[in-house]
Amino acid sequence: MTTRRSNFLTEIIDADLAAGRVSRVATRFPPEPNGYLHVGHAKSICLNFGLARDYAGTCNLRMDDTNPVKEDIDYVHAIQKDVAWLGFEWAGEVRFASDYFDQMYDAAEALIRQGDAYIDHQNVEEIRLNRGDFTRHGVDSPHRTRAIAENLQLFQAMRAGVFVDGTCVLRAKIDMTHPNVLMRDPLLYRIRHAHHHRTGDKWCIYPMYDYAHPLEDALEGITHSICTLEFESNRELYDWVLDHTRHPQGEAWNPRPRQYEFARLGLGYTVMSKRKLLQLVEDKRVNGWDDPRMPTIAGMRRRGVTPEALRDFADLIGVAKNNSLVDIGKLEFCVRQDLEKRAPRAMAVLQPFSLQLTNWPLGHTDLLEIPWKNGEAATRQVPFGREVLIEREDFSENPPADWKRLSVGKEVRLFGAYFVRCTEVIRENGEIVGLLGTVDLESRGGEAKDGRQPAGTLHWVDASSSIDCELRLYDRLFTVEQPDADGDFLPHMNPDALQVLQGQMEPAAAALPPATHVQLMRVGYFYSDPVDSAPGKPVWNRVIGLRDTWTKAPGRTEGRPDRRKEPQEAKKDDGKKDTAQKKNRAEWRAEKRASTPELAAAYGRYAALGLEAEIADLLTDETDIVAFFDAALRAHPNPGSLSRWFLNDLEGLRKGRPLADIPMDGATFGHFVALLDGGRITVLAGKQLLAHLVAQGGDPVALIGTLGLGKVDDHAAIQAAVDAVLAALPGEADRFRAGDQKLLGVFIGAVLKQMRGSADAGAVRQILLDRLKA
RNA sequence: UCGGGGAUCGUCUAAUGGCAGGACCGCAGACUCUGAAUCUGCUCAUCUAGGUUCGAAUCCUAGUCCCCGAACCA
Repeated sequence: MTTRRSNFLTEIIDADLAAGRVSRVATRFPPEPNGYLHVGHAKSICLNFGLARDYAGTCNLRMDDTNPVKEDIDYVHAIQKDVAWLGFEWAGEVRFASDYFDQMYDAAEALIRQGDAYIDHQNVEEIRLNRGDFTRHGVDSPHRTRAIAENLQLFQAMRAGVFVDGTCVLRAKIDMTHPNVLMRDPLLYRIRHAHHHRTGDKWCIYPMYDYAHPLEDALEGITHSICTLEFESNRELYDWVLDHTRHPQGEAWNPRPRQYEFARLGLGYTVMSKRKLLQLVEDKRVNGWDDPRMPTIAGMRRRGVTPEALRDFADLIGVAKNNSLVDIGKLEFCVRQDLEKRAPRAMAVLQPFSLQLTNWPLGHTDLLEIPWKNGEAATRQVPFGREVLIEREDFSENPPADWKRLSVGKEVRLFGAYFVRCTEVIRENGEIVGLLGTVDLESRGGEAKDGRQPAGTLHWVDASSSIDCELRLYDRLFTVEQPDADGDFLPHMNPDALQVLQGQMEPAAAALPPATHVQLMRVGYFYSDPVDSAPGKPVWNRVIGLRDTWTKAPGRTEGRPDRRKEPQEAKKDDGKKDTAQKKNRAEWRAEKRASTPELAAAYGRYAALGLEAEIADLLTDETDIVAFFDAALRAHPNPGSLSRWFLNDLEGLRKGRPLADIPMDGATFGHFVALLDGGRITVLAGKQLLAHLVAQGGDPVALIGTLGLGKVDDHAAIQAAVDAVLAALPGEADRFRAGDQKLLGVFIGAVLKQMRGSADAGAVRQILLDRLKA
């Protein structure tokens, strides 16, 4: 893969590296060992390990085993196997969250000593009730003010096992009225008298994810802790934990890990939650975690999907923050693309159908040498005799006009063998049970002496030597694209997701060992089942069918729904205002003004200055905006341009930061706008200058000189720049003259860039148009 | 209802104020000892409405829609 993958995470890493926030990249893949990994995890694995590889960093494999009642050692082994199979190598040994239980405990005691955590004896219901919800604040626990010494003693008692499960918990002391519910005194530790797959019975208290995870990352020196979108709200708590704990040696965490979230993989026609996959396994609706119908890595591996295909798929779908539902056809594309390159070709018929060649010498068998793959040297022997078996659906009694296969009187080529012609159908009770035909004995190897070309080529096997084989055909596990969209997903299971056929295979292919890929010609890519195949009794899994542009199969699950949106219906505004509607922002501000005389006065003042109501409204959002704007007005009494630059540019640049935090005061802003109104600098230069003022402050007039932003009115200088740009872009100039108007922007941009924003865009545009006319 | 995210071809994803690009799918054709592969071409998108700007997917304002969050799960 030579393409450099880039996404919002690589941008963050690039910036971190450039700014020196980190000096190396350390990621981790942290599964909970409570189930098998699926293709969604594969995306995460490729991301985390891929980032580590691309930046010459490291990626740890860490089992997030903080809940002993759900986790199991068997899963640990399966996970390791899957990650390794995907082709990734983790740094050092496999890590376990449980390796850090001692440090986590110590950090918790430190939290208590700092007064940042307490033991709560409320029960589950009380805690839930007192946490409040989205509409109500929480209320403090009665135990929130317990003395530090008592908290410490209770926590030690918790650890010592004096309490039964559920007696009490350790909670962080944050804020029960916090708008983020996760920050309302989150639980840090709970009591669980349970056997842990690794620490055995050493512990009877276990840390919660939100407390454990940041510490695991920090202890391992992770720089970029990448997780899925549903953890966005948890990030605030992640940061709180790292802000309130220190390295065992006593320093603040360095590097300080940061959490970033990306969209998990949603894939059509399957389910991806571990809970649902576990249910399929436990209810025996599939044959285990590695059932080839499952979206698990183990299932896909057994089906015959390769690690390369899975990695290609991860690259193909990219990484972003959009909730997305990926078309399963993309996975199928990657699988086909990979297998097309690697799979040797062989022949088998799914539904054998007899063709007797009446002019073939009785008892004679011809051994043909056919290459395993076109253009490659290796061959295998393929017997050919008087009776061959072809695919039932390759014969039609009443073929359509463009039929390229067999029908009565028509000639086809049997791949790598002979031309045959069907002369007659054999019927039993009116049903066609076989065919009679003739062979062109001169066409051995598939070429006729006279050079004639039949319309089609079929796959086939020799009836007397072919081997019985079991062919397992897989289809999508569910019949609808989003089985878990609403309600129960089980009714949507595809009963035909597994179809078992008894077919006939050419001997050389049937002798291939288990875990071998082949393309069964004209049928699909197959993989000899690594578990159920036995010598002399081959079992083949169809990994994926060949792309089929011939058979349109209406009603099959292949159909892809068009998810095109209905054109949005224009909302009818019948003038009747819904009184239950929530307040919009303007109404909210109006209310605030009504209760703040200072804002109301400013609003009146601004309106009197001739500002539009909407502008005056926005400027009176907060009192510090008013103060800032008033100062600017005193420095430069032009409300119109002042308000435009404030609202359209400064508001974007400060990105929600309080005005007090930016190193530019209102008067300076006024002086800045005066520069623009006075024609000292251009709009483009103004934007650069403002960005500088917001970031670093300074004196606008002096900065014009330092940054070289002074406006150039010299017509000749602009003309020279225009000519230089046009000379550098001759092709574009021609295209523009040919009518491609969009390119004018490219020219203007290039000239402006060359003149570092010092030329007026309007003037540049005019000169450009003049020049291009010539 | 509160907080946090998100909205670009049918799907996934780029464009960081300057030519809306790529891939999948689909369609058409060429080629073919696989109706495969390969090759060529084509169809198809910036949530809406205002504003700023020479120029807006990108900046501002207002709205709409979608997702996540109220386990002693992760």
